[in-house]
Amino acid sequence: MPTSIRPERKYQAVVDAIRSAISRGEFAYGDALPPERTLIERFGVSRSSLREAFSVLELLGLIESHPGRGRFVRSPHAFTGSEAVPLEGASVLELMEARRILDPAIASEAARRASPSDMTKIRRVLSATRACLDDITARAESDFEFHLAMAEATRNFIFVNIVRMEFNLIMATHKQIYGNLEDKGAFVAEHEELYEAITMHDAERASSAASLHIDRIYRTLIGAYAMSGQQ
Amino acid sequence: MPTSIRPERKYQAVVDAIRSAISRGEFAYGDALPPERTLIERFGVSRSSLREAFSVLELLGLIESHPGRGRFVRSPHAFTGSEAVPLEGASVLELMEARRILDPAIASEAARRASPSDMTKIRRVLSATRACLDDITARAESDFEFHLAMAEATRNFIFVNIVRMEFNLIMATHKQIYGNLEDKGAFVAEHEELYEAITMHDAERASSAASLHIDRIYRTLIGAYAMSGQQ
DNA sequence: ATAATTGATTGGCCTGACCAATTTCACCGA
DNA sequence: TCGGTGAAATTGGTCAGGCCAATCAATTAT
Repeated sequence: MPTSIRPERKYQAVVDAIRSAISRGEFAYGDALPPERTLIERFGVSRSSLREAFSVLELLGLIESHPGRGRFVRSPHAFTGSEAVPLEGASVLELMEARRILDPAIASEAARRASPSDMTKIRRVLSATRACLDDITARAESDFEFHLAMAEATRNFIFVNIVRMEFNLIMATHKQIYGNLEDKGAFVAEHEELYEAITMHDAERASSAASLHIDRIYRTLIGAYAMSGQQ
Repeated sequence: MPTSIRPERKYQAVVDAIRSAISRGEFAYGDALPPERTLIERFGVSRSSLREAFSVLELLGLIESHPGRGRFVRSPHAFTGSEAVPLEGASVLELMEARRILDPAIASEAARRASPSDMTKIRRVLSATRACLDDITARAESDFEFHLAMAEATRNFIFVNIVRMEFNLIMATHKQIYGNLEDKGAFVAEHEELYEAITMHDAERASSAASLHIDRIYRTLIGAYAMSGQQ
């Protein structure tokens, strides 16, 4: 057995459980969640783990904390025009809307400042991606590494942190997302185009390549959510 | 005694201590820091607090962790052309460089999507700002609230998180930063221009207002660091 | 000489406990 | 009836310690 994948973190399981409880309507919008002590028992985790889960849920914009009162389920505030999107997908689409603005900016900055060693790193990640297109989790991680390498090429740790943040959220629901992204060929081709634009220091081209890449993903997800929301 | 300001968090004190130790040259670039168990004794904090400090320092791009080996001081990778900038200031400037790209994007998105209630909130923050221009800390917090309100107006939690991240880092060194920003009049005027552009849903104008705002700050800081670096 | 094993050191993760700050609310007294 | 007071419930922050996995160096076996 060559690769022992690291087991899921405890808090991540709690995040998933609470997310799905919210989307099942078990916890109503605007209502208070059960207090910490109760949830500790329910999920069988320590308080630290539970609190780490809450910090992620707060980052996701799903809950808000009020000291002395409790934690409350927030109603999501991002709307996509089409209202057939299930609430589960709302925060994913919100993320993708932000990426439509952020990713082109990062890509063009990377094209401007990438050093040769950055490029070889991106290329290495790229060829690793091709090898594991069929495993959803591996593809998600590969995608992460690609965008992370690109962010590192900007030589600005803020962009690195932004990409980390993006994929923190993506990984929380990666099966849902990548399961809906079938066109693996386009996926790799777009990454390759991005890579080429960067090697040629063509900021404009990198920006528009990133734009096309994320636009296609966005439209695909919209379609998938609308489909699943209607039937 | 009316206001008992919350005492500084433990981990923040550790962050400051390690930052200054690095900038004093006590911990050399590329070298390993003392192991966790040693630093616990040195700083007299628990392992949790120490590790929280490390997670911030990692986010700041100042150190990196290698399981089984140790934590290492990273050499900063953002360079500003002028080499007279002290290393302390390098990460601040790196942040500002990112903000030159991010803030206009957030501002224009806010102009597109702000609701009336968002605008009144921004206006309220704005008038609060005018009242406390002389206290450095209050000004920093007011600045934070303004940009946070603007990010909330985008109705996208990613942008909210980005602004939170920006000001997490700014607050860590806010005295250094705002101490160098003398022109309070320009500061308020620029925020007002930003506010007006948003109320008129003029995305272009909001974007360029944000651009001018952060550009001026960036240039001011460059000047200040160059000055202090030379004497 | 080289390969495999072992032990020590390190960071990663989790637990359960303590106290502080805040809010709510029932209770009691004027 | 009104108002204050204090107890209870809640989240926030900190702590000490335990177990695990990764790494590395020394030792041992081949």
